[in-house]
Order: sequence, then structure tokens, then C-alpha cells
Amino acid sequence: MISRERILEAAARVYSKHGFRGATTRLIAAEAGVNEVTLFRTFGSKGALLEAVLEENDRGDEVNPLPDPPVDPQRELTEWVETHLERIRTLRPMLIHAISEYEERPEVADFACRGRIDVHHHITEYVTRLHELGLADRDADVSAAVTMLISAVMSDAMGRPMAPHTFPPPDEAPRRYVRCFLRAIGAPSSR
Amino acid sequence: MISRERILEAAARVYSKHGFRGATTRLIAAEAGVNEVTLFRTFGSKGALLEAVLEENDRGDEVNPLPDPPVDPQRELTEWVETHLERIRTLRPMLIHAISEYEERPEVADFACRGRIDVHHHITEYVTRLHELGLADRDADVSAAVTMLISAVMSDAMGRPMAPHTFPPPDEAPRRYVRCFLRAIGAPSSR
DNA sequence: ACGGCAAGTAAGTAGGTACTTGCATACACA
DNA sequence: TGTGTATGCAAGTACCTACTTACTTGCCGT
Repeated sequence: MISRERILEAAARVYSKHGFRGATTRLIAAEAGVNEVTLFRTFGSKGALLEAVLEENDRGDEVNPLPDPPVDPQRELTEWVETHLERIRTLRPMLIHAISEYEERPEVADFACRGRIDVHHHITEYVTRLHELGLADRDADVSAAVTMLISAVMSDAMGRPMAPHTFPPPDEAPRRYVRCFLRAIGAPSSR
Repeated sequence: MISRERILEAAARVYSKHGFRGATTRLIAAEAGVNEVTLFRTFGSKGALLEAVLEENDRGDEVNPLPDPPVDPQRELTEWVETHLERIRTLRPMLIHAISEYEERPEVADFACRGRIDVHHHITEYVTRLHELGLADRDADVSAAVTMLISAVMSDAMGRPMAPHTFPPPDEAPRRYVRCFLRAIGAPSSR
């Protein structure tokens, strides 16, 4: 039953590179070092295999959550942005194909959306608490600001490989996004 | 020679829905109401046809540029964001496929990148002038803020269909993104 | 009335696709 | 020693793919 894992890993790699149509069962089997027939015996069909792959990668490992009482927003948010940038950067190829196949294979919708939605909820709660604690301007548009921060993370993770110089250097980006964000909501920037 | 145009339009539609692999010559010919052979006689190959399609849609119609001496940043930027949101929203399906096929068909790189790069230059110039005119904070991180504003536009245009409630209502979004942006760079908000 | 040219039609080529079937092999446990 | 269970192998099915060839049709200008 070790084949199952090898096939799943290989399928993830091949799907990430070539998308659903391009991820032929031959390619996946070869990449896994396994006979093509084994693939069908184990998963039944190519579609079922790809569903299994996405499910496998969909576990929202909610490591590194934002702390419940915000203490040092600049530091906490920066760390959080760093973590999620890295995470999305890893998922990027799979995400891109899932999105581009959204219309043809709506069953991948969950995988393509859940990340963004969860993240939005999580960070909105954090900032709402900031707001309640008086650590942000009364009339700040926190909702739009949150959207913009998440957009920056998504856009950076997805678009940097294609247009690198439209983003700040990778090591500075998280801190600078967060600083802009905190200024936008009128929070006192720690530095 | 009217077939050429019909094929180009049909190919754009089919490619937008199904991507390169899914856009079969049969489908395109049928959608164009044209014989498949005509397609090959006119464009030579499927690859050449798709290149023609992207080239056709790549014309950076630089309508509605930002004014050279900024007058009313909130209004001017909002209008600009509205325009480009609409534009990217239209290109969205084609863009998504072009991006997802970036590795397999690097010849579409231009189409996938140029928009973002041009826009970044254009808006950076505008904001730089704002900055020079003393209409923004001295120590504001204009570069990161610009990246975030563009990211918001891209993210909204590309992601809203998938996770609508993580964005402000469509009619308010441009104004609110711009307000956040102006606060981030410390510009006096007109309203 | 005729020549040229865009387009349609029918058929075929060579290859790839997901998926199946039947049989051989090897190891695991009882 | 025997029996299941996972896997490999070879071949085959039915269908789709891009692309070609050879021939026909219909229209347009001279």
C-alpha cells in the first residue's frame, strides 16, 4: 500500500506543472515509478485521483495563529504575513491550476477558495480586536484595509515570479506591507 | 477574409473557457461557424492561432491615464481604479489561463506580465509626483503602498467571483481601496 | 463567360487519451 | 505449504487530437 502515497505525491507534482488535462495518467505513473494500471486499481479514475490530491493538500494547517489579545501588531502581523506568504507560495502552482479549471471542474472550488476565506475571517477578528482596544482610528476602513493586506499577500505569492520588480524585495515585503496596513487603519506603528 | 475575424473571436472565447489544451480546433471552428480546415489554412496551426489571439488582446489601450499634475488624488485614483478593475475583469479568464500555462507555453509570458508592469510604472509616476508636491508624508512607503493598491485591484478582479464576501461591495470597492491607499501614504483624504 | 480565390466536404494519418482485461510474479502470513 | 493480496506486464478498446490531402462549390471582378 506504499504505492498510494507515491502516486499521490507524483500526481501533486505533475498536476502542479501541467494542470488537469496535462497531467496524463502515464506521466503520473512514470513519475511515481509505478505501473499505470496500479494507478487505476488504487484510485479508480484520473478524476478521483486528482480529487484525492487536492483533499490531501487542503488541510488548513492553522499553525501560527494570531494571538487573541494583540500585543505587538507590527511584529505579530509581520510574522503572520511571512508564514502565509510562504504557505501560499508553496501552494501556488496547484492553486493557479485549480482556479483556471474552476469552470470546467467546479469540484475543486473548495480548494481554490477556502484558504482565502479562512484567512480573511482570522485576520478580521484580530483587527477587530485591535479596533476595540482603541489601537486603530475610529473611522478607519478596517474591512477594506484587511482586504488590501490579504490581496498583497496573495498577489505577492502568485505574481512575484512573473513580475519581480513590481514588488518590494522578498525579505522586506512582509514588514512593509504590514506598516502600510497599520498606517491605513491609523494604528501607531511600532517602528 | 471575414473568417479570420470570426475565428479569432471564437478562439478567444473558447480559450477563455477551456485553456490551451481544452481549446480544441474542432470546438473553435464550430464556435466560429467555420470549417476546421479553414482554421488551419488561415493560421497554420493551433499554436499560431492562439498567439494571434493573445496578441490581439494585448494592446495596452492606455485610455484614461492619470493626469500629469495631480489635482484631486482621491477622485482621479478612484476613477483610474474603476477603469482598470473593469479592464482586468474582462481579461480575467484569458489572464488566468495564460498564467497557469506560463511554464508550458512561455511565449505567453508577455501577455501575462505586461499589464501589471505597465500599470505599476504609470501609477508610480503619479504617486511620485504627489510625493514631490508635498501631498504625501515624507517617510511614507509609497512603493509598498502602490504595490498594495495594484494588488487590491488584481485580487478583486481575479478573486471576487470565487470569494465575493472577502471584498467590499463592488460599487464601493474602488473608492475604499483608494482611501486606504491615501491614508497609507499619509495624503490628506478629500472625504 | 471565364479565371481566380476563399471556403466547404470527406476522408485519412499518426499519435495520444483514459481505462480494461488476462495473466504472471512475488511477498506475507497462517 | 498453501493462499490471499499487491503489483507488474502486454495487449487491446474506443475515442479524441492536430493536421493533411484531394476534390468541389460558390462568388467576384473583368
